[in-house]
Amino acid sequence: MASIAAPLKLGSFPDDHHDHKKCVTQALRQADGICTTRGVRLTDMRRQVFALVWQSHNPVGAYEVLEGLRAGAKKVQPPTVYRALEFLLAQGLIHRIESLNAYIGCTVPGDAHAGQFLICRDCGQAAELIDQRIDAAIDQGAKSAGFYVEHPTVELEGLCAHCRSTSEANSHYE
Amino acid sequence: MASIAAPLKLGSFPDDHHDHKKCVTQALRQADGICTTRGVRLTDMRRQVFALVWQSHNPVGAYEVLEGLRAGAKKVQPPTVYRALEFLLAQGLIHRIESLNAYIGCTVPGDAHAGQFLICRDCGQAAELIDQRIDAAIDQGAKSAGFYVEHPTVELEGLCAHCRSTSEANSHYE
DNA sequence: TTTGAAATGTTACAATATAACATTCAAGCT
DNA sequence: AGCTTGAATGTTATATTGTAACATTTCAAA
Repeated sequence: MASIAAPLKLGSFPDDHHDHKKCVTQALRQADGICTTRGVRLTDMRRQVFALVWQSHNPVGAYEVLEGLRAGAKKVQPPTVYRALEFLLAQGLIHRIESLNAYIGCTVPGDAHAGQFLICRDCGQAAELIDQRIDAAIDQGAKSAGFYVEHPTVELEGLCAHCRSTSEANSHYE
Repeated sequence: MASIAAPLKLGSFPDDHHDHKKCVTQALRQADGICTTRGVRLTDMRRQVFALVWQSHNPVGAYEVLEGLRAGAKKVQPPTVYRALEFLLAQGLIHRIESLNAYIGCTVPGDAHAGQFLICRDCGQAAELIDQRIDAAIDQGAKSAGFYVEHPTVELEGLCAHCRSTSEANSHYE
């Protein structure tokens, strides 16, 4: 049988065939590998936070993560969550969505890259994109202003293909 | 005499010749004109908030604006500031910098456009950019994912030309 | 097995933002 | 001028997001 692609392709939103359990499992495995290789510790707490961020393809707030941890019969405080998030960000295992004050799992960990995101205002899901042309255009635009970009933030809010075609979110003419 | 360009060019940071007073005056005049044309009211409060956002070319936080207002012997509360900011945003007279939770005057008001920003991590100033190639690349990238972009956020943190060439911020090899 | 650095726990608080309801203001009408 | 009405602002209270500072625990290297 043709295997179901558990890891989402770049720039795509999960569809009906998406096996999220598998998706998370794979992300965890990758994270483990990366941390081992780098000699950094993916502790139990960090792993839990990572799993909670990966609970869906929607960006997740820090306090949502906190609640998730607390549901597990622990009494965790905000700093614990923020420290774990900070670690995961530093390792490139998750990204922060600035426009939402929220976090989302990286679909291409291990690769140094600036995340670009498509964020659907209807279903709330976000898809990561790595578009060379966008990067190139940004570099060029900045360069001609004599500006040296270190940390680009590209977050594109709108409607995903699915939400465009279905539903009442579509009350606009085009 | 050759007039000093008070309004900053797109993508440029103020230099030694920048006459900020003139810059603000011009912004206020433009804002007045736009609001008049549209039949919306640039009240005194909104004007003050606008001026405070324009006090520099650094993005300004809502609570900084609040302090600015309070310095003027008023006892203003947060909602007042946020409402004024909301109005100015709706009219496209200012932009919000998501990655800083801060606001900055729009250098091209009246024009419907998605702001793109160069944000210097050293001097803290931000310059607006309207780069067609970036827009085009974004549209294309989104389109090939079947995504319809309504509200793009492009915020490029790094070093401006001036801070790159001068100073200790330059403790990296390139 | 010590021991020192890293990780987490804990307390308290800072910074950013909004809900809900009251009051004031300003423009059009009579 | 005096009404009327919707917009704007005032006011109180609280929600949400994030961090500083110090205590304790854990884990791996010596």
